[in-house]
Amino acid sequence: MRNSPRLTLDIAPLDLDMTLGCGQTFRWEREEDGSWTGILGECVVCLDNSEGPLTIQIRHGGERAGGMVLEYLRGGDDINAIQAVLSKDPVLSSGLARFIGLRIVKMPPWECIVSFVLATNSNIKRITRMINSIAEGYGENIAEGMYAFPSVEGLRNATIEDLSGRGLGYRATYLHALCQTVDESTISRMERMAYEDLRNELKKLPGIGDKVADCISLFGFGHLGSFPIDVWVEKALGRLYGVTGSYPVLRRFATERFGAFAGYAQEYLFLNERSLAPDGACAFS
DNA sequence: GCCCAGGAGTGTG
DNA sequence: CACACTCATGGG
Repeated sequence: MRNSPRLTLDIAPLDLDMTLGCGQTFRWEREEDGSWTGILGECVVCLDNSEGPLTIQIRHGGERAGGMVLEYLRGGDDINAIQAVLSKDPVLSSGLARFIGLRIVKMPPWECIVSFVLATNSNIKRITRMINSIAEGYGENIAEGMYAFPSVEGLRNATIEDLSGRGLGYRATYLHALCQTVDESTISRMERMAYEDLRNELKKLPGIGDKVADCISLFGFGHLGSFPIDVWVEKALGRLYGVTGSYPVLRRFATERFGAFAGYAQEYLFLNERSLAPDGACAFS
């Protein structure tokens, strides 16, 4: 794309493959040259830091894309300081170096809510297909083949039948109910809430239980103390810490053990455990 | 064909 | 509180 405006941002350390490809966000696409193309609001950007600094090629949307990338990648997080805190845990300390450059993302809240409601009992490849399908069906066409994530209002008119036709399975019912329950003011009110209150509020919504509420708190609202527990993290806690039990039990353990940066600890444990799987869906073991 | 997937909702003991 | 069961469907 000739003459696309470029920006450079100082975000380091940053590993785009881990950060954008690990399953905390679902719409980024890795190009042949190792760059990553994605959609932020109504901007289309291509990120590349293979030469050193992070360059942002703005394919659509203008200069504001720079600030959106900075927020999305949580450029303000001091990763080294966070790892220094977590390294006091003897189990984590030896393996943290492997995950330098992994950054927790800060997705737009509504996109994050929908994404993780759809993510229940599914897999990353299918989640990606589901999300891209509803974007094509209900999102604004902002560039050739690129669709913005649909707004609450944009999705509200979708029938359960059409959502089912997009491969959502029984999640179509959840998403439909969710769109009738939530509006933009609900979201903006949630952005002002403390983590525990937000979590309780999210769990009142259809299709959101303990795990999804914690994913949304972490990846959509930026609460780094949140610790989502899926099957991989549950395995990791049992294998590495000898801890088993219900969600509340495991969550309490993690909160006391990992503190304010439990979300980062969770992502390290998640990626490490998943990379041990026989059919290793993880490309960076 | 089988088992699994970044689980939630509901009913029962 | 803990389980057990169901939900719909693509991926490996």
